[in-house]
Amino acid sequence: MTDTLQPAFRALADPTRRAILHMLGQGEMTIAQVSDQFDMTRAAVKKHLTVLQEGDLIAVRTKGRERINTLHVAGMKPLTDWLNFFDQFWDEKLADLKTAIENKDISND
Amino acid sequence: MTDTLQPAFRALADPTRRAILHMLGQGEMTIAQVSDQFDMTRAAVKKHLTVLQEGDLIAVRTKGRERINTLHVAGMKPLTDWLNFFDQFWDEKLADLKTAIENKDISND
DNA sequence: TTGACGTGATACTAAATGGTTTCATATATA
DNA sequence: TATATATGAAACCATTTAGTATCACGTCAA
Repeated sequence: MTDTLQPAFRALADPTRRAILHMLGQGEMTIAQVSDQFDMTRAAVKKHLTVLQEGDLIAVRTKGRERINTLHVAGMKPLTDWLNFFDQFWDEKLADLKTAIENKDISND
Repeated sequence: MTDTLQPAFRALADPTRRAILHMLGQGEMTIAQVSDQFDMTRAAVKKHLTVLQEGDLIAVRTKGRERINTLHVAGMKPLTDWLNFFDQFWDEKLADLKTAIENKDISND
């Protein structure tokens, strides 16, 4: 069982990359446009974009000499799914209460 | 603006730690019990537990010489919140379609 | 065609990360 | 009390990571 969501979780572990995702929410951007927003070299930003791509969180297409990065929302679903698994543990006592209520057997058949 | 959810995202970036969280869903465990499940030293597992605690994803209480680790579901909320922000980008075209439909003005007043 | 521009790619560095081993300390238990 | 158990903590190591600088390459425009 290869951990298929490892690249995505890894991608989110860096604040710069999370910021990039937020930016791409505003619309697609070239590498140069993204790196204009950060106090680091374009090469560093490009590495971050590569990691985001590996995590399937952004889509990249080439347009002439430009490389356009787009938010890939679908790639986040595995992450939310993984997190939502833990919803069942949201206050076990509350769940017990719910069970108790259901067991009151209102019998609406 | 300090990145308050950095420790949590960092904690999730390691597969061992994600596995530990799943285990703790089954119930609370001591450090020894957790490390029994992995092919690494207890010291290594303890480090992972520390990172999880820093991410506010587990709660720890001491019982005699034992240290009991519990899943802390509440700590995951900031993460799901962050991810849910991107729900608004789920297929922009679909949103456009929705707008178009609404603009048909079915006028049910 | 000649630059200028946007990017790709490599080599390098410092720091963080995930692991180990070893030893100390506190708590049960015989 | 003596011993086994559960953990804490520090020193160490290899690898990964996030950043840099540098140079090569394709594309656009004058």
